[in-house]
Amino acid sequence: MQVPSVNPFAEFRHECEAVLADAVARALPEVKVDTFPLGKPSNPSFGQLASSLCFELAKQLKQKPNDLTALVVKAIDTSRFTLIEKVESTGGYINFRVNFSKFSSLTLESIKQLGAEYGFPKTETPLKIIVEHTSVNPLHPIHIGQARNPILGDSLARILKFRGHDVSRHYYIDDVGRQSSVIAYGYAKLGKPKPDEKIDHFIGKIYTITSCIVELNRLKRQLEVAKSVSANEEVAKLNKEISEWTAIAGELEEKHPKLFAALLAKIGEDANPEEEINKLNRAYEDGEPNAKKLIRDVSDLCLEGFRQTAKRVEIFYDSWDWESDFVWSSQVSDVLQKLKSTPFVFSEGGVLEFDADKVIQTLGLKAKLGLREGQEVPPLTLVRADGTTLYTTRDVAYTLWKFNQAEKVVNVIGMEQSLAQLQLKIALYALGYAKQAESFVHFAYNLVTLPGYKMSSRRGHYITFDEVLDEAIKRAYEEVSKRSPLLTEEEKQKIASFVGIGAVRYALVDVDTGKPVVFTWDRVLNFETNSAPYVQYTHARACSILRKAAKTPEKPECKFLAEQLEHELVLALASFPDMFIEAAEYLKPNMIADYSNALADKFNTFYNALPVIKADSTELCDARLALTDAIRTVLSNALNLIGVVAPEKM
RNA sequence: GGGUCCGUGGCGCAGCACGGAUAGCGUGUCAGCCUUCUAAGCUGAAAGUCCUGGGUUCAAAUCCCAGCGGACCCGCCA
Repeated sequence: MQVPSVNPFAEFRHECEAVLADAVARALPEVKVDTFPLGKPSNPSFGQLASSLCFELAKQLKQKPNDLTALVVKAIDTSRFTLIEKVESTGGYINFRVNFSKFSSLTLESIKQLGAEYGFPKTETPLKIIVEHTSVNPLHPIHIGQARNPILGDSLARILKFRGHDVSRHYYIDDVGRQSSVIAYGYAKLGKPKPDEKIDHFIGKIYTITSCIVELNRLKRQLEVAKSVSANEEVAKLNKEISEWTAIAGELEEKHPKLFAALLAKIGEDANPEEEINKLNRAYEDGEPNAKKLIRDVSDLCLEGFRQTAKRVEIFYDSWDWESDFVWSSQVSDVLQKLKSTPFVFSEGGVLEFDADKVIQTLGLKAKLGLREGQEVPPLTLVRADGTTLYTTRDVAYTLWKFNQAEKVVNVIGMEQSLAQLQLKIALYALGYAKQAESFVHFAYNLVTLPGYKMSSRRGHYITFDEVLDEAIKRAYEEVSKRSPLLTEEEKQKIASFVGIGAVRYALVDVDTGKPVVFTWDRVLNFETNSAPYVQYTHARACSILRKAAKTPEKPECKFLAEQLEHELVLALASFPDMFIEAAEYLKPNMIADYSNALADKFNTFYNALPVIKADSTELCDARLALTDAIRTVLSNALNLIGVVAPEKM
């Protein structure tokens, strides 16, 4: 046993494993057991760890589990006990009790010595990992439907970093799509105006209005053609679409009359705006200098807005990767050449297709990719008839570039792109990059939706992330003013800021990534139990006690921590490292939020039930102060993993 | 039609990867607790066919199969 220990509970577990293995070997020499799994019993009266080993052995040996546990427990060598207090058998289980006096000292002493480093056992195989996240197209502000991405991505990056990996956070800028040309076209038509608001919000308006006007223009021209050839069904369909877009145009005109009028007039100068946009798009892909400057400038402006938003929630990026760079350099065409030389690419009507299913068959990847027997993966179009590439094709080049500088790639991308991400992975296999394919992770998450309507950036139907943050801070301010009226104005504002932002981060990281989040203000801006403010408040409360006590006991005697509540707290603190390892290995950031809430819960119960400063004896007071200090440290360490501020006062 | 994910008290969720002892938590409802360390807190009560049906197992919310319900995907969009 080492002091300090990065993982006190693991020390106990290892001791139990060794003691159990030894006892089984002596009590039942005829059986061979490889692993001795230990689980946490549902009820603390059964001890801190339990083994159900004898249920399995019972069948093998044709004996009752109870008889076997009795034999094993009898053979246990108590002289090996360090952290174990007692081993007993109940109902077929072998239950291990920890010696709390020693275990509490080990845990509290470790936390005290390691401080901000406590709870983060380093991986034995540190990797260079690229976490790609956010990657919102620079066309409009980040909206709440997209905000779950940076929150999850940033939390993952923090967790992996603390696990000992070399993590780099990348933002992939998709500037090659047609949409980038739409916004650039509208912005240029307006004469590159100076914004009178946050730049990405301004860009977003221009994009939505331009896109709407161009779409209507296109539909109307199509309608003329359809009418001239009397394609009645087509006419009806177009009329329907036109009326939908006309309604959107009406909304936009009402909301932004000046901007709308200006764009309508300017775009009206072009006979065929759609063709202008396509021209711009082609020129950009070809790297024509004017197109390059225009689109890069507009994108840069929008990205500046994103950087400001990200900064508000303490999110930063190590690398901004432009998709266009991969097109202009030969990286995309090189990958295409390589793909073409494999037997998995075929041409159909001038279009290049990638036969993902054939790769699976040929290389026998079915099991590796977790696919079912009869499951087929549809082909992926690599190149259009006009010779231009598609998004996923370019993403293959980008992914290979990432693997040039990292051993593992984690893509934080919505689950709606699961198929494309799978095809990308298969393409890596097809190109002979099996090792990379295996280290390629699509971290999928479900969408954030608004009750009532579908969010659509093209239609301008969205709540921006900035608005959510503003509202969160506003509500937090009201809350602080109500609860702590004596604070100075400056303090209130500071608290409102980290409480509001913490609440949003917590709410978006808390739910299992497989489940959709329906956005409601009440849900996201929760200041009660199971929220960042609750955990933050608990942390501040612990700090307050330590401040008031005005002493840090040198040598607290942990044997005085004899209450059940105190034992549970020590166990929770000691289990933090195990939880962290699991969250890091299985990429489950929501575990961190759950843990911090559970620890806060236990501490608040303790706080209400047992006095710290006014404890019955100085020894007890010292021990409880040490416990409180350890809780403060662990809450802070946990919150840090999900990017939430742990305040000393609120 | 095919695929992926999800289904747990009224509502919102955890637990499921690795099966184990009375299924946790929050909210809402009801009843209480601030001359005492921060009430953004705490205590107690009522509230559950863990979607349904099979199967595997000494043991299933957890694994397998089928079905039902919901979201998303199956584009020469990104």
